[in-house]
Amino acid sequence: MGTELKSPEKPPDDARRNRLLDAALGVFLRYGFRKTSMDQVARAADVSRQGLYLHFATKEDLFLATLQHSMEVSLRLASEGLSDVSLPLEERLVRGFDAWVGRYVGMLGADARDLSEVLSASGVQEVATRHETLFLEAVAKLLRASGLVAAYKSTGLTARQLTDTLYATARGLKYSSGTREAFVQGIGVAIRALCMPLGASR
Amino acid sequence: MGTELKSPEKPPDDARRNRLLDAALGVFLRYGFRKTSMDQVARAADVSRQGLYLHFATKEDLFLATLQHSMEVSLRLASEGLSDVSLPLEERLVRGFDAWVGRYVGMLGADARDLSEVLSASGVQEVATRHETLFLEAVAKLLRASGLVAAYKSTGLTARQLTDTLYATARGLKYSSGTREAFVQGIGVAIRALCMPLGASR
DNA sequence: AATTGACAATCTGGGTCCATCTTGTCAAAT
DNA sequence: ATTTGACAAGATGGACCCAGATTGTCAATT
Repeated sequence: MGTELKSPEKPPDDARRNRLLDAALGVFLRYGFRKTSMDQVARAADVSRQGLYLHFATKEDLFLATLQHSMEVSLRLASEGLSDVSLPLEERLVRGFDAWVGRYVGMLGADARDLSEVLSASGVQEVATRHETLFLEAVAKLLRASGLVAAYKSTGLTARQLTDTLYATARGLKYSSGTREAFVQGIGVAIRALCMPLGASR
Repeated sequence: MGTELKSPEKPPDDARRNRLLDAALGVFLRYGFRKTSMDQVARAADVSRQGLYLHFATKEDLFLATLQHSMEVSLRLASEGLSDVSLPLEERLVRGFDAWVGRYVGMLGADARDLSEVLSASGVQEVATRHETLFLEAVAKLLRASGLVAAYKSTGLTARQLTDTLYATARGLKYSSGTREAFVQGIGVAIRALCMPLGASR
């Protein structure tokens, strides 16, 4: 019976927490886990170093929370893009893959190779693959619902196979694209090619 | 007017040289440039260490010759696959990409990251991109000749765009496929999807 | 032509020492 | 709730040395 309204999914004190996590993401992706210091993150988030410890007990805690938060944001953005019925199919797919993969293009530094090690040394790895599965299933679902899979019926290819192919393309573009714009460009071409059987309307 | 026949492109003493280069390729890809010793390569090629110096002045010479040879072999195999008119289009494309990309899946070790550094620090880098261009143009040419580009006419996509998309897919599969077989499987799916507009004829 | 044995010059990896940075915690102040 | 200042314990990185590996070359041998 308080006077405040609380969103059950998002406690209000998450505003600051999210700011910290967003700042941390950029630093971690650029410099990796070891070469990133709490002081560096604190300055990026414009808080004191001790302010970080007020929310995260250790550096590893901060890191894992950062990745988890990043994945949740990516999945949410991707889902929103994929399910935006006001957009044509191609655009929905582009936004989905841009949110899930393109977001990180150009953000990874050379020292960021230890991220996956720290990640796999914790239980968050499973969260990552679970979110990945959710994203891929959302894409496959959209491909089915849009009638695209039916259009590929003569090939016998499943929605999951088409999805995996598109995902492989996205991963390939991620490593060869210098900028996010180039990635969007590339995945857009791939998606247009894939969606051609539905007719190049407009 | 000797009694021997000489292929003008392949001097006969290349037999031994090629054996050395093939052996060297496997070692270099697995252990990288620095962590690979001439002794290691010599043992892999079943020759003495000094036997290597009889053909290659320095370790770097051997390395660059190895990469150049490897690219030439890949390009030759890929060209043979792409131009094999006895095969259906899909199979020709699969063989092309398998020769150009799949051949190396699973062969790269964790220490092989310094290969690109040494490569870019020499003039061979240009050879690599030139061969890559030749491969991609061969693919694009096949896509045009097969009528596939025409089938995509309504999308406005060019042969080069379709080719680049397929190449991005291949690169994505390269990093996620543990084995060459898995790669061939994946690129086969992608190619079947791409070739669908020509009809899933047998 | 290729091999073995041997060689000096050089490179590499391990080890130690030590100064510096970083982490995680605390009390006092706003 | 957050900040500043401060702190000990521990991690990190650079300088240095040294043993062993590696490179590139040679002469003698098949």
